Amino acid sequence: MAEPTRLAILRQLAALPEVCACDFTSCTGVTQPTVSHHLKVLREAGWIVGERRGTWIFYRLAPDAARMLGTIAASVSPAQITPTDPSRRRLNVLQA
Amino acid sequence: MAEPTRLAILRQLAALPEVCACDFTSCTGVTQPTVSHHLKVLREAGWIVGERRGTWIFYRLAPDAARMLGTIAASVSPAQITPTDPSRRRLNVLQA
DNA sequence: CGACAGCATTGATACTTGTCCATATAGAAG
DNA sequence: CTTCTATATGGACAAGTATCAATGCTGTCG
Repeated sequence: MAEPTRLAILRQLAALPEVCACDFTSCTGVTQPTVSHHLKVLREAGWIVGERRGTWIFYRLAPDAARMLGTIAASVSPAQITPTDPSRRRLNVLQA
Repeated sequence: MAEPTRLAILRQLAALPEVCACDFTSCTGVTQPTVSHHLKVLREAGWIVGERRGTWIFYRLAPDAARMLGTIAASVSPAQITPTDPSRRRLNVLQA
């Protein structure tokens, strides 16, 4: 998802409840096949979901996109120790 | 930062208070020049900070790495409306 | 059925970049 | 100053991929 065009798509979806596929060409500045390609990537990665209504396909953020992002964020954030769990205190002094 | 080798570096730094540059070659599986290259990228992007002590350079997560991540996460997360600010309610119905 | 519009796919191309080897620089120690 | 170790840099190569033009597919509407 860390790619300019895909970020533009995700940010558009973050601002609006749902977006028609044909609208992404204008907000990304790339052609329709390229948009289709990125939508496929994001769809298969589980970031977005598409729903066909007639000729159009409306996309929205996947229900647990925020949770996925949180999981990734946690893996690269300093370990936080829950004060109610003193047994894990040693994790913080893991000095190799 | 979304790149396997760089993620491995960041995760190592998330688990340990500080890591010597020479230790990243083993935990990433790439050669020393490659590690040096990625450290430079992460340093210039503001994710990590390095401190030279003698011959070694010790790296740690930048103080506001977590905040940077939060900012990015927020930009691709569904807009949340603060219940105490009804004037912004219209943002949620921005249907193009 | 035929025409049209939205979306997907294919093939080709060019650009990006992660990786390595070789080498240069910086600091410490003898 | 010389030597050794740690890190940085330069160049080259290959893999990945973002992009587009052309085309195919799938719905909708006369």
